[in-house]
Amino acid sequence: MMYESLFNYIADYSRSSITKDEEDLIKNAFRPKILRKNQYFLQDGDVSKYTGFITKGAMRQYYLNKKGDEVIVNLFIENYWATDRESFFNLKPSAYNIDACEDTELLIITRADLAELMKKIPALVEMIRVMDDRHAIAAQKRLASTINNKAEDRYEELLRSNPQFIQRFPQHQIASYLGITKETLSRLKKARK
Amino acid sequence: MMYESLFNYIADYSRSSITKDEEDLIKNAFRPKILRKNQYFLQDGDVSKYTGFITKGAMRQYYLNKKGDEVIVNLFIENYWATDRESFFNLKPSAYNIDACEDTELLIITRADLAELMKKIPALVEMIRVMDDRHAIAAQKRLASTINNKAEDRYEELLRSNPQFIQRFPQHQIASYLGITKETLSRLKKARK
DNA sequence: CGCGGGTTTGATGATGCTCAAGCCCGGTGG
DNA sequence: CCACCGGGCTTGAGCATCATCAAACCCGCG
Repeated sequence: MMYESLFNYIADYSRSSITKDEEDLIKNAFRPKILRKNQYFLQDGDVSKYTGFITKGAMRQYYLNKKGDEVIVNLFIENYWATDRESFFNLKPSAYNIDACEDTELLIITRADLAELMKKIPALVEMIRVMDDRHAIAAQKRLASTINNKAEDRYEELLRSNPQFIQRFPQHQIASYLGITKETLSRLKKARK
Repeated sequence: MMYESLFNYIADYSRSSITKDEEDLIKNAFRPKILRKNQYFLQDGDVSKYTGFITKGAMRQYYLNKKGDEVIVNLFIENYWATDRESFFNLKPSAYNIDACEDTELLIITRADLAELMKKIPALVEMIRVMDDRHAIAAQKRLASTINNKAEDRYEELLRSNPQFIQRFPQHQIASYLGITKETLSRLKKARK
């Protein structure tokens, strides 16, 4: 069932296994949430009360720029955490929207409940440390890549690092995520090979 | 003396004060390191054994791209931590160089010693959590800004967020940090006002 | 005085954006 | 079953932004 993938994720990231008791604690603290395609998980202006672990589906995080078009900052699929970190930790209104690109299943928890749980389950603390670490490294790389590589290189990179994304998200969303227009991505794919 | 600024930093980030005993533990664990201008703190290929808290001076983190020119990924001044995170946490060779842009004073500590210290000083754990949090948020914003704004906007943004940088680093390094060429930055400054 | 790093200026070209139009295709209702 | 609609993708022409390369300039310092 859906908690299994969360248990596996924790074990993987914390490099330690969790006990049956801990599993029960987790089941009590995280609750399932189902979102239909196109349904919001977080809306611009609301506080990101929950962080959600995706067990099935796909989501995107975006904001509207001054011209009013969507700028996608993150794409999420199974085994990703969906939240606006700034809003979630500081409990302040978010500038982002997060919605479901497919029918999606999540396990959600509030900041307070997560803090409680971390006191009881050391593996969770370690998991978050490792996540933060990898996240920081990935962010550094994505930034460097955005600055130094041209559109085509970044697309190739995404093909290598996240081929699933290309399958599951429409091309204009991939383009936005890469920081280019849909027209450029279209031409670029044509030019390859 | 130099430890004061580290104590203040910890108190600030952990939103709690530290005891005299904890201060002593910190003094024993972190040791001072002096770097002359242009001296390396970390060289490409070496493991980033230490993380360093800067009490005085300025540093930069960069790598060499295929064409062989320096690409600056981070600039550091007082109250910043200098390290290659990926190398420091995983103890693997770094792809980056970090060197001093001025005569610089640091307080350095190894990963193992830091881990020990964190077991004894809860405020350190909290400090790191808050640092990671702010870091992730800042990285998100810097990425969004790089993707969506043009060179001039990004320069203005830096002027607002880190005016000290503009004073202390030569213009061609600022340009590299912003992801533009020195020529573009030069022209852009001329065009403003 | 002259060297050298940093900065500026100019000319040219590549990359990717904008706007507008057309196309493809799956779904819906007549 | 077909016609139409709409979303997503493609194509084209023109343009803005920025990189590149080369040369000159500026200024502090030996």
